[in-house]
Amino acid sequence: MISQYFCNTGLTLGSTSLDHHHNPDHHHLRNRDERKSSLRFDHAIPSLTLGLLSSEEEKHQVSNYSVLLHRQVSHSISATSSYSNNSSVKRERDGGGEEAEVEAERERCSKVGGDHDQDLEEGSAARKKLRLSKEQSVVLEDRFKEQSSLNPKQKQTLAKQLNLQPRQVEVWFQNRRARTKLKQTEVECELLRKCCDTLTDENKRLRNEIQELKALKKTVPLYMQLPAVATLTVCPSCEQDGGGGENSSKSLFSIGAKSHFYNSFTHPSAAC
DNA sequence: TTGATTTTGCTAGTTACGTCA
DNA sequence: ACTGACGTAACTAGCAAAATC
Repeated sequence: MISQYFCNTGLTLGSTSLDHHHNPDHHHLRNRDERKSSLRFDHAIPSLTLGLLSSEEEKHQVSNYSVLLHRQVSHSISATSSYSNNSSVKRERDGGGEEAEVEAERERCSKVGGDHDQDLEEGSAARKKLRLSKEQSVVLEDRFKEQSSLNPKQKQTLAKQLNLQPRQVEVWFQNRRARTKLKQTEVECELLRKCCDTLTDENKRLRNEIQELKALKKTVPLYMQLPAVATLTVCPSCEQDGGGGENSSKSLFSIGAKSHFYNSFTHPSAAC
């Protein structure tokens, strides 16, 4: 797992960028942000900057460090059932404003910077997972029933209401949508399976019918077969667009050429 | 105006934690 | 106490569209 983070090139190494890593809102922008972070975080406190990294090894070391830090912070935060220390939301366009962000950044810097050694020690621990309270789940569920997707403002508001980070709300909605889709797929799959079974049965029945008719045709003269055939009806749609004149539609063999027999006792969709 | 780049939101797939039988 | 299954929070990679340069 950690090895995945090693691809970090150390571009996100200012104090700001440490936040960038431990902020759950930024995790999936890592690669993209790396391309531009040297510009974006020019104002960062220059404790560690890209310019200081002369070798790949150094970049790896610091990158790894930031990952550990990220994990430690996530850990400590989730352990309190709230991500209250982790409030920067850069992905949220309308989420707070620059000043608040800088302020939050400062706060984080002071907290994160306080105990690096310990961070490194504990940061190696696996991530902890917050369990949403029943009340939070209920509110989220209710909201999901209303709308399965939130805009940034709504996300922010809901997060505030639930004392969660917007990212957590976002993730919850993402997972919830995925679960809904999965369930729906399962239902559709079951429906298709039943439909398939029905069609298989119908196919089997029709094949038997054909066999019987063939056998009948061999043993009985044509004129005597007609009453038996008359018990079959033609599929309405075939009857409509089957073409041919009145004479042809009444012919046993011309029906067979353009239409198929339709058993009204079975599911119509199975045949059409 | 157009093409390149960046930002944002999303999905699909995966990982890992907590719970329960 | 241990364990495997399960639900789900959190994560990653990648895509598409919109915004910006």
